[in-house]
Amino acid sequence: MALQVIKPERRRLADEVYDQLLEAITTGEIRPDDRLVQEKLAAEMQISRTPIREALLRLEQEGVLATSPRGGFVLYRMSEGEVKELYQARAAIEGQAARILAHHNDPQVNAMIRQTIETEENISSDAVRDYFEANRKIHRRFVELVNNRYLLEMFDSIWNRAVSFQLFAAIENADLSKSLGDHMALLEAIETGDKGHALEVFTTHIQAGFELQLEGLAGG
Amino acid sequence: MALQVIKPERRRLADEVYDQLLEAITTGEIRPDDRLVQEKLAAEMQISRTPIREALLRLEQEGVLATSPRGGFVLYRMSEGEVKELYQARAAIEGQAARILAHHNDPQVNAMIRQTIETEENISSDAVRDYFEANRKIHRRFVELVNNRYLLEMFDSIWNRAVSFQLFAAIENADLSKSLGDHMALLEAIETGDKGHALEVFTTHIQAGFELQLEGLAGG
DNA sequence: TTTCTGTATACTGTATACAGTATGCGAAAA
DNA sequence: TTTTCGCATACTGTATACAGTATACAGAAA
Repeated sequence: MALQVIKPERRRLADEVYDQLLEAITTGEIRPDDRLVQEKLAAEMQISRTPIREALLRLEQEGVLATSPRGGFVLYRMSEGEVKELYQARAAIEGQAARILAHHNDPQVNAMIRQTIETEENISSDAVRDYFEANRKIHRRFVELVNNRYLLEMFDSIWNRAVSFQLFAAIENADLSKSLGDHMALLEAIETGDKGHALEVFTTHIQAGFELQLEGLAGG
Repeated sequence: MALQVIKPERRRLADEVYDQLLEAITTGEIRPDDRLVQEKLAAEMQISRTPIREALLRLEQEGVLATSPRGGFVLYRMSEGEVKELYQARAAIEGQAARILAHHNDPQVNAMIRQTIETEENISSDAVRDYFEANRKIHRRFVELVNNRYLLEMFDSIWNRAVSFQLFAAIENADLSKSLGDHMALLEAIETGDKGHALEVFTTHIQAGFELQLEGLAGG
């Protein structure tokens, strides 16, 4: 007799709410001027306010939402200075990931990354959101393969702050199709095995993204 | 008529609970085998379970606490692999901070760091906890002065995970007094203005801490 | 009109009540 | 004795109730 183990996986309602909200923010269903009110959400989802509140507070703490002075939560809007800081934080995480990957320089790992880049760069869509997601998947792949839960956690934390306005994606005025396509160079930097070089290349790539972003903000 | 502005500062009970718990963990008042039960804490603090629960969940999400199978929360215990990952994450944050500081190479900022190092290295205590705190203050100072809220947030997050077992502090068997004292070299690396060099020095310093830690674990 | 002030409303934070589940212990069976 | 089973208990997750506070609006005063 060999029965399946039933994983406890304490999935609370709050987790479900959290996921749904983040999804709705990602897809743009929740817009920047929408006010999220506990009672309303509770009524809509047919559950009590408690788990709703829990999820909202968590998203607030993670910097995705902010409390509105008129009550309720709204999408957090970053200042330009904060955007710059977020890019710096990204560079910290992804730069260190690159260093470690270059140090390992494991052909199997590198092959997996190459695979992901090839798949994701071939998207046929002109929606900013799809570019954002493809870009996220590629960058996340690098960090995933470092096998460091904290780096990955921080990576996700950073990118989640950006979902609501598709930061990190090329922006309207910039050339979208060109914004993907640079990633193979990142992999090649890792394959040199030179830690310092890999870090520099990643940092430069992210810095370039920031400057594109600024152009977009200025132009838009 | 010029009255003081009363800052709303929505301080909730949960925030108070959170701070108190973290403080109690830092001071060692909450021990590794203590079980934190919502009802008990609520009774002790004379408030309802709701804010208690909120604070506990937050600490769980931040990796400081974990749910016990017997109910309640306990201090999270890291595996040796996780310790290594945490050091890598530290290197990511502090390495990037060093890069930025070296890039700025602002004499005023450097002077402030020097000040902090001089003050904190002169502690006269042989408690591991005090070394942990002095060490934390020094390292935090570097990151603070980068003026990047996300880097600082991540720094705190990482170190909070370590408070319960004074990770990052030199450990019992290692030479405590020697564990502080290396920090001026970090500052000097920044003062060279060489970004890559500063990062390397920081990374090496943190790596050395990790190896000390391992010796301590093995010997203890 | 514009400005002020009182009141209704909206929404939150906190307390409490309720129900389900897992754990541990004691009694019954082997 | 050792093992198995049922029950009490402990603790959680969720729902609901309550009270306070801030916002908005309407009516009064200027």
